[in-house]
Amino acid sequence: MARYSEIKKILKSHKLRITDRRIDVLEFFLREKRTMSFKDLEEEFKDSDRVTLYRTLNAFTEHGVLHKIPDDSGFATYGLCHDTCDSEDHYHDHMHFKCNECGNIECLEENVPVVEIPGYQVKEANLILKGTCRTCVA
Amino acid sequence: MARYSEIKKILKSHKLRITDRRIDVLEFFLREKRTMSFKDLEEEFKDSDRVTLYRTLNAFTEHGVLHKIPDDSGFATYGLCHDTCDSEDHYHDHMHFKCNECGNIECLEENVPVVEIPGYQVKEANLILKGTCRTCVA
DNA sequence: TAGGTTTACGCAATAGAGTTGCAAAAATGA
DNA sequence: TCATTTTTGCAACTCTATTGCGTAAACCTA
Repeated sequence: MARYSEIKKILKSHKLRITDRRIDVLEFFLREKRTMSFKDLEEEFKDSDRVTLYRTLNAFTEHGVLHKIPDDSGFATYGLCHDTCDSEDHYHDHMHFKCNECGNIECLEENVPVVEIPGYQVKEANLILKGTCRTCVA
Repeated sequence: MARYSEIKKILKSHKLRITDRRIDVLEFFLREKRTMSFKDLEEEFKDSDRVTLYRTLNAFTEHGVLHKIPDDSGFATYGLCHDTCDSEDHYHDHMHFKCNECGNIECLEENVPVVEIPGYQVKEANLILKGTCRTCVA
């Protein structure tokens, strides 16, 4: 598991209190290195309370540890933010790929191409691609 | 209102039965020329049944009349599809702008820049921009 | 490191979006 | 017009997520 001191540092730098639950959840994200639906987390933390899990995810999202990935399925999915996010500056230009076969959502490394619209202030950009992922194509 | 014959033609070409509800809803979208949340529609069609409204929107979405705009708020928003969409071929590369001030979602005319990922089949692309819209900036 | 303050946790209850089943009504096609 | 298929409207329900509140844990300061 990612070193306890490291996880603690991440929580502190995002102005979050250090609790057992938060350590567990953050460690899980760091270890799995993939996006996670609420279901995934509920399954991993069976013994934990659902409400606490929701509150943990909300706190992480508000403080720039995780980002919520918009999805028309109505199931929230979460991914780790870039290192540059913190509780004040929480800018996203993530690109995500959702596989229609397996349902997994991946964070892609590339940034979203910059789009300028006259008269508008663009603060955040989310590109969601859908189709069939590498694993399911094969 | 958009001519009855025109609305009828649109429904027919998308293989949808012509009913009073569908005519009303489609006419509303054509007249307003903007995206609409379920709430907007519920308000416009107060006397109508919620379930029917949901089913109408689902039918329109499945047959390529409307597209559902993913949004992390958990509130579905719908917009008219391009003319090229039909019940078989329902490809989207819409670009949307959501204003953090007024909450409105606009469909932008430009298409999403094409993104290729080696090993993946990309079938749909949704770019969601967030910030402050022209009206709220002023 | 003790004591006071703030924040998180866990439980129960609640809110709200969206769906399902079913019988009656309407649309379609011959 | 008649038979078939689809839609509508009502009630009940499912499921995700939130709120209230008392207790427990974390934090801060002296």
